[in-house]
Formats: sequence, C-alpha cells, structure tokens
Amino acid sequence: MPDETESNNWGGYKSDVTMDEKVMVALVKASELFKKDSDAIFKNYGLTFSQYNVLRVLNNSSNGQNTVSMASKIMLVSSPNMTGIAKRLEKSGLIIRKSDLHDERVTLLEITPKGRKVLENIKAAHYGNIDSYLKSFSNSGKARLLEDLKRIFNKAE
Amino acid sequence: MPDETESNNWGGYKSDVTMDEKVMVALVKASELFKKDSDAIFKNYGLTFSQYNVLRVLNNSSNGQNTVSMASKIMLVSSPNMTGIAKRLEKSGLIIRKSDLHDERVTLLEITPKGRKVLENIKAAHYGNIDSYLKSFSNSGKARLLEDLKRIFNKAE
DNA sequence: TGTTTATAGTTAATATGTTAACTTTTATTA
DNA sequence: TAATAAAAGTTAACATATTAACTATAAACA
Repeated sequence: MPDETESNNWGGYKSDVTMDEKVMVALVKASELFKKDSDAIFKNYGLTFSQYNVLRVLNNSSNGQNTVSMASKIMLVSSPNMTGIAKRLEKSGLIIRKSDLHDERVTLLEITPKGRKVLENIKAAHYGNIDSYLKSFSNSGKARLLEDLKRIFNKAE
Repeated sequence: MPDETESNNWGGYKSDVTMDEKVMVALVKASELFKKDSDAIFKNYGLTFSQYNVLRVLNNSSNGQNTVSMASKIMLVSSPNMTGIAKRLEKSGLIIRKSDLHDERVTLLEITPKGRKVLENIKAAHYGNIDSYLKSFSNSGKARLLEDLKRIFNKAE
C-alpha cells in the first residue's frame, strides 16, 4: 500500500521507503533513542528502563506492593519477562518477593525503602531527559501528538 | 518538570504520570506494539524484525551487498548486535558473509536470491500491517506526525 | 466429593540489544 | 621505517524480550 516513494543515497544504499513506512520507522527510531537515553540515565543509579518502570508501578501501588500479574498487565510485559526483572531487582535489594498467604499461586512484589530512595534520586534526571525531547513542543502540540500516538496504539478506525 | 498530574486506578495502582511522560510512554508503547505485530508477521517467513531490516538494507544496496559497519549505521544498530543478526541470517541461507579483498578488516554482507524471494513474499503482509496503523490518518496528518516524530528524534530546539 | 479447568508463576530455549575487552588490519606520524 | 593510533569486527557477559512447556494452587462443575 505504498502511497509515495522517494530515494536517498547512503554508502551505496538506496532507500525505497514509502511515506507510511517512514512514519512507522520514525516512530520506532524515536522510541528507541528515548529508551537508550533513559537507560543511560538509569544506569547511573544501577537500574534499567524496565526495572525503573517496575519500581514506579510498585511505588504507586497500595502498600508499595502488587502481584506479578498486575505489574505485567500495567507494563504490557510478559510474565516470564517480569519474573526475570523482579529477580534482578530483588538481588539489588530494591524490591522483595513473597508469596501471598491468601493464594499461594501469587507472588507479591514489594518496593523497599532503598527502592523508594532510588526512585526519588532519579526523578530530576528522568524528567530532565523527557523535557529534552519535548521542549520544542507547545502544550497543544503535545496534546495533539499524544492523540496521534494513541490513535496508532489503538489502530483506530 | 511535570506540567500536569492526573490519577487513575488499576488494581490498587495509582498513576501519577505527567503530560510529558504520557507522551513519551505513548510513543514507546505504540512503537513496541508495532514491533510485536511486525515480528508476528515476519515469523511466518522465518524472520525477525531486525533480520527483515537487514535484508531490506542489503536488497537496496548496490550488488545486494554492504559492510557490517554501513548496515549498522543505517539501521542504528551496534556492530556486536549486527554480527549476531548476520550470523543467524547466514545460517538461514538468506545472506552470505565474506571478507573484502581490498580491506581484510571488512566483512561484506550479501543478500542471496533466496533472501530476495523472502522479501518479495513478505511485502504485501508488511504494508498491510503498516496500513492497519495509519489508515485513519489523512496524508497531511501523516506528514504532520512524521515531522513531530523527527522533531523528537532530533531533539530539536 | 472428585475430576477437570483455569490461573499464577517459573523454567528453558532463543533472539535482540547493551558495553567492555580483544584481535586483526590499515593509516598516521615521528 | 618503526611505533602508534584508528578502524572493523568478533567475542563475552549480561539484561531484556519472546514462546513453549511445566508446576502448583485454586476454582468450577458434574
């Protein structure tokens, strides 16, 4: 379904990317650049992008705890993946894992005081990084972009 | 640098995400959904998202070949990563790897006829998938979105 | 009640991605 | 020219992500 074609040169490489494809490639590239920058910041605090997001979820959950399932759903991450991330966070002492007394199938994840402290320390650098990507956008520009991104995510009609 | 705060409930989880953060989270989520969908399609042809992109680069390079370095730069992928992807593509018979006679440091990657055939076979499903994300956008809407995404990628002033 | 089904999570195998350390070859330059 | 630096890849170690297969527990139902 190409609706436009354009050519560029780059070391013997000729792009034949359609307009639609350019949009999606730009989307993926922007996302991955942001994730890399974020990872670089989080690394200073001994965290990765995913580990940070788990801490955020737990920090905003009642009693600082939630189940593996809920955390997976909120973060759109698979449970095997969450298992690995949680184990590494536990090894770092930023969360603890314990089984739910009411349902022994359930594993509860709970953020530790050390984990909360790391989140607090990371906050300024994190928001600064986000701002570096969006500083050229007006508030309405951000709102419009957010709507566009949601439309893509929802594959709206 | 939060400029807005809002709250939601989701299984004892309260979001405290700012407007700026929402935009970046939406960006990452949209990108990852698209990558997952793409991977699901490519899987039917024995490829992954990254492998497909390497094939695309080689297919559009003169003589169907390019260096590991150039492919890495075009795809914004690290060289160790490219090494692994190329080895797996070679094992599948979709590319060959050979050293450059003029500079023995260089490894040339070359797409095989089988590789070109896979690309051809995959095309319709790939563009169909892209279209499923963008069908609700007008041409000017796509152009505007592309500009926004480039601005993010370039962290424009 | 006892069998079946569903849920929650983990393990295993594999692909992708990172950085750091290394080898080999080519370029620089003193 | 000999020593040094730069460039191109690869290897190794690790985090993240996937799917498939598995265990254990709880719920459904017959």
